[in-house]
Order: sequence, then C-alpha cells, then structure tokens
Amino acid sequence: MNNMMMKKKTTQGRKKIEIKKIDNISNRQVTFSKRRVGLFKKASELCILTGAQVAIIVHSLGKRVFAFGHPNIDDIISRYTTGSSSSSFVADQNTQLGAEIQEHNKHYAKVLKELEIEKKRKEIIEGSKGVNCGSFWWDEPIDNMGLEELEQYKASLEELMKKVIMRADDMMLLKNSSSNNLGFNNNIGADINPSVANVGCDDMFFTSTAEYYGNNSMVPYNGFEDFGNQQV
Amino acid sequence: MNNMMMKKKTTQGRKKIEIKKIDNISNRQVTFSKRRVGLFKKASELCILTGAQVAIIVHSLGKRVFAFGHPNIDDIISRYTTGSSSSSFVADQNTQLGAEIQEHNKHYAKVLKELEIEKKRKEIIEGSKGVNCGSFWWDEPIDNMGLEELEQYKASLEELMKKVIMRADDMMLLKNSSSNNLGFNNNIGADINPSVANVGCDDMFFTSTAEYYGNNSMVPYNGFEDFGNQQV
DNA sequence: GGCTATAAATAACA
DNA sequence: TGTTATTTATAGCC
Repeated sequence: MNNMMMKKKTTQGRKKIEIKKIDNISNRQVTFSKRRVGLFKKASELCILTGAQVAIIVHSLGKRVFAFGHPNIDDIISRYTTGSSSSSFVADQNTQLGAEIQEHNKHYAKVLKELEIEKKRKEIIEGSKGVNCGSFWWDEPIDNMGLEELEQYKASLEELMKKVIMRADDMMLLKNSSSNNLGFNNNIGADINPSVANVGCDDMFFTSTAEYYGNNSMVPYNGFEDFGNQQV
Repeated sequence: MNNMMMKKKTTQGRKKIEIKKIDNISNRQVTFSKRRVGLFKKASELCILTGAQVAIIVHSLGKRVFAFGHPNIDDIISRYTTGSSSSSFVADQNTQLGAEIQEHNKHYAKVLKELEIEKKRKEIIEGSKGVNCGSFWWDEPIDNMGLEELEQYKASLEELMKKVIMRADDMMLLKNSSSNNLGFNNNIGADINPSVANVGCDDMFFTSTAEYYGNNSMVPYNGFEDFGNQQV
C-alpha cells in the first residue's frame, strides 16, 4: 500500500554538533559560508523588524572580509567609535605603567573636549565664509588653546607610548629567557585595497549613547540574507 | 485514561511572521531583545566553529548600543576601517611591533607637518579679522585635512598603544601563569552625547568587502560566553 | 524571565 | 550548489 513512496531517504539530516573549532578544512569553509549568510540574514531581519541599526564585520580565517550594515555601516561604526572613547585604557593600578595609563586617561577626556571645540570652530568658520567677518569668540587669545592642548597631549601620548613599548620590551626579554611556547602563526599583513560598495538609506532619528563591554572573546550572533561578499 | 493530562496546551507555538517593521512597541522591544541575543549567539558560534573574527554593533531604536567582538571588537573595526591587518601583531612581537611603530613614525612626520599648516592657518585667520572675508585657500574642502589627519593619527596612535598595552598585559599574564587565558582589558565606555539624525527609507543594506593578507592569529577558543549588553 | 508548538537554520550528503 | 532530516531559534503567552 505504501510501496510507491520509498523514494528519498537520501540524507540522515542535520546532526547535532559541538560548538568547537571544526578541524576539517573544507567542512569549516562550508560552515563558514553558510553560517555567515545566516548571520547576515538574521541581522537584516532584526533591522527590519525592530528598526535597529546593525553593523557586522566578519574576517574569515582566510583573507576575506565581509561586512553588513544597515542603514549604513560607516555611520554605525563611526558612532560606536566616537561614543566609546577608544583611547582610554583599563590599567592595572598596581603597576607604575598602570598609574601612567590612568593619568593618561584622565588627561584624555579633557583634551578630547578641546578637540571637539576645535572642530566646532572649524565648522563655524567654514560655514561663515564671507559673512561673519568681524571678530568672534573664537578669535580670542584662547583660540589656539585647543590646538596647543592637542599638541601637548600628542607629546604626552608619545611619551607614554615610549614607556609602554619599553615596558613591553622588558617583558619580552623576560618571557623569551624563561619559557617559550605560545606559537601563533605569523604572517605579515600586507595591505589591502578595501573596496567598498554601498547602497543605503536611513530610516530613523537617532540619538545614542553607547556602552560596551566587549573586548576579547565573546561571541555573538548572526543574521540575514545575502549581501555582499566576495573578495576584492 | 488520558484524562489526567490535558494540562498543557498553553501556547499555540511559534507563528510565522512577515519580515516587516513590528508596529506594536512592546512586542518590538521583546523581539529586539530576543533576536539580539540570538544574533550574538550565532556570531559566537561562527567564531568558534570557523575561527572567524566577528564584530557586531547594534543600535536599538532607543538609545542603546550593544556590541560584540571576537577576539577584539576594536581591532576588527580598525582593520576594517584601515584595511590593514593588525592582529598579526600577535605573531611575532618583535617584528610586528617594530613594523607598526615604524609605520607610525613614518606617518607621524606627515601629520606633524599638517599640524604646522594648521597652526599657520590659525594665525592667518586671526590676523585677518574683518578683512579677508572672501573664500581662501583654507576654505577648500581640504581645509579640515590637517585637523582630520591629526585626529586620525591620534586614533591610530591610540590603537597602537592599546595593542602594545594589551601585549604587555598578555606577557604579564604569561609570565605570571603558564596557561593561556583571555583577559586583556581595554574598553571603556565613556559617554558623550552623540546626536545623530538620519532620515531615509526602509530596507537597504550595505555591503562591502575587503581583502587583506595574512591570517589572523587564532585565538584559543575557550568557549565563549555571553557577554553583556546594557544601556547607558 | 519561562513555556511550548512551530518556523527556520543548517549538518550531512549527493 | 541543492536536498532533507533534524536541531535551533522564537512568536505568542503567562
């Protein structure tokens, strides 16, 4: 009675897998491709359903970079970058280096503010070509403060960096002389030509303040349909 | 016989929905929360399974920003932005670090020059109050170049510093404990008040691809966990 | 924040 | 790549 339908039992279907690195290379690549598409699709749906703005950057183990963004990846990244003062560092208070870094962080906020003011002045100046030719508040003697501050900060930053580097070198020596393991691959990054193609509109008014946590390891999720991908 | 179990038919289960903006606000928020978690989880799995590096930034319709990154969101963004590989830094400390520093020094000369120009402009502007009200060479689009370059340099310097610091911390840990780990630090959430306004349409996405050489360091995947999220 | 029943994503194959 | 059997993600509720 049911003999006419022994057609396809072709596959055994999806199997449960453990979330750990896939050793088989081709398998890994296939999984990467499929899941990347899935991730982008999910992201896309999230955007459409909730009006959220999402930016995703994926670097494959190989040499490719895939990106997704709605409504515009650059704006999102920019907003993130701006909002999260990236030049503050979490320091280990117990070390001298940590103390210096803290000092730096402190100063950074101040300088960043100056920089903003400086930028605003620029805007005003540009936006007033041939018009407000009188003297303005930004023409006060204090005028160069922002720039000078900035320069000062720059110098300080350089100094700090030098120390950090020296410190790193010290530790490097320390490490090399004692134990040695931790071999990661080494491959030099040459540069690239990121080529960007973009299409997009925006769809919301936004004001945001950001907060992060992230830093190393963590894992997030995936999203929507296809968007770009390819290599350049 | 089967009368004792007509208990649970509590829900009718998942229903198919159309991918379009959810009008009901509370529904939208719930969906946002659930799907954001799902997205991050997917991303996490992608990272673990394939060794990919993923960064995600999500701005809710409200004012919140959620970010995910493995192994480090800032590096990934930075790499995307600059198109250069920064994680090979992990590979060979000496070479890589040295190269980066050199690169920065190289760039530094250029930026310093810009800074000088910037200062000169300031002088000119100040010294020409109420006079040269027309448009001048510094009113060109290139006008902000100096400042922007400087800012760019600053960012880049910060990035380098961060890496150096992380590297230092890494070595510190390495020295203190022999096993691997994953706890560097960085990441500060400062706030500011970025106020952005976008207007536009509805569902467009952005895709971009880039390519770079070298492969990133494989970070030990110890499982991931969930990471945070919250508002500010 | 939990629970199900169902829609979707996807691992193993071809 | 495309197909299918299953595993997952989740929409609708509490």
